[in-house]
Amino acid sequence: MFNETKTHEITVDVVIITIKDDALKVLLVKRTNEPFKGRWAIPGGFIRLSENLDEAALRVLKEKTNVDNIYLEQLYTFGDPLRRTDARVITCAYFALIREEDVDVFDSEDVTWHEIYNLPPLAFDHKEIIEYSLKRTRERLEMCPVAYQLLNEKFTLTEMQRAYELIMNKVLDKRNFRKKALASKGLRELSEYSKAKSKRPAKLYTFDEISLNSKRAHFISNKKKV
Amino acid sequence: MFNETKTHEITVDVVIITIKDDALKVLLVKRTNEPFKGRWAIPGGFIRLSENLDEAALRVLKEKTNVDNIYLEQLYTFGDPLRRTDARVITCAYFALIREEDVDVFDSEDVTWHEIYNLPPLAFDHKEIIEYSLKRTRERLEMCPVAYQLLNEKFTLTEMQRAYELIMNKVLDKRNFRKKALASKGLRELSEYSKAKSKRPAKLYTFDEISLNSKRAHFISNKKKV
DNA sequence: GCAAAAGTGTTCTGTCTACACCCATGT
DNA sequence: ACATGGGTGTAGACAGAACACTTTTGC
Repeated sequence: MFNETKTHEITVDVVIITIKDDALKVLLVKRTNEPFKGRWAIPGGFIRLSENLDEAALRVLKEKTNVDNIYLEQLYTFGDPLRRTDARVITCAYFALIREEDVDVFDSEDVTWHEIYNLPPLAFDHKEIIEYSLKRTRERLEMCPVAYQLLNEKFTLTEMQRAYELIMNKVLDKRNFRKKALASKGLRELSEYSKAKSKRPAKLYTFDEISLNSKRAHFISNKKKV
Repeated sequence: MFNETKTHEITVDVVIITIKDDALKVLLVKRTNEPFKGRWAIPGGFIRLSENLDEAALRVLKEKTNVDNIYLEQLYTFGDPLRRTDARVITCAYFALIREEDVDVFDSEDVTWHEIYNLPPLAFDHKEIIEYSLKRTRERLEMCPVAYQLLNEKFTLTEMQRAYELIMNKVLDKRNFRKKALASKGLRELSEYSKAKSKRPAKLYTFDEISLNSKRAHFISNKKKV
């Protein structure tokens, strides 16, 4: 089927996840070339010889969103010979959790956010890759409060709970959630309150600790932490 | 440093773990070429264009051990440009848990077992890869009783406990261990007993369930299960 | 005063930990 | 009869799940 002497190509693909308009979304790009021309796909690119895999993933991420303060983790490497019809391409998939407020949006007709629970038809095996990202994000969330990566720097516990609910895709009990959230290492209560209309203001919190104890998480920050 | 137009090479490396002589061991091969000629390394090989990553890992595994009833899982992909001094090689690392009794040993001066807690100097980043395999194995063990993959088909609870202790690298409480082990789904009590000398015979157990609920575990079995 | 979301505790249940003695066997 | 490992139960601590009402604000 393939010529055994032909070489493989290797790419990184990055599943970029955020919360926007009260929904969990992934950034997709519309393919401009065959195969799957016109279909939505996860952003990706070839790995340069001088960069490591994390750097390649970061570069792809930055090209699309201009963020550089993010949670980025290698997900899995997909290498089925039939995953692409045009060539033998092995892809090292990453996933990133970003704050919408940090994104320098290049949102356009060809690069835009899609609801993760309501995806359009995707190119290649990208649906599988996104589903696996979601699974992994849930696993991480059970270990440590990574969800704050999706929230603004200052957030209310209700916003945090909503992030959990969107990721876990189920409703959570408010009292139990707050008890657990307040016990998270790194969470700091501020003396500020949200200003909302027609309701009681909510206390704001922030996260100090960067040290998520997830293994092999690649976390890059240039923001000064309080 | 590297010519950006030159292509990458991609390999699979397989950390093969077993229990032998009451120690946790990995199979290493002695390198016959530069760089690191004469040093120990994890077995690996290039990925063929017609095979997927799991198949490539299985092939490497079978070349060294002739086993085909194993727990095999993709671990992580290592792609630092400096991980090899000779070329840019990205490697997709796997780890396998095998039973010593299943191995068709090619144990020789150049291919042999080494204690995982007492490794010789290794080529490239292979020490890091082995350490990560161990970490992942421990995580799996906390989720499901994968340790039976290292045991003979029929085993005593003491043997199972010993496997856990070797992997976790700490002693466990006998009563607590047995309580938890007996609650494992898939564990079946046999009506046979171990025959040992000068001590009370121990009841033998076996595992029926193959369905380890670890994600993306690639499990291949051609052995008929009872 | 009402709508809308913020905030707050207790009980129950299951799981993990620590811990010490008797039993069955071969010699 | 003794050495060797096999086998057993209970109490305390802790974590997760279920569950309903009061408070603060803007309008």
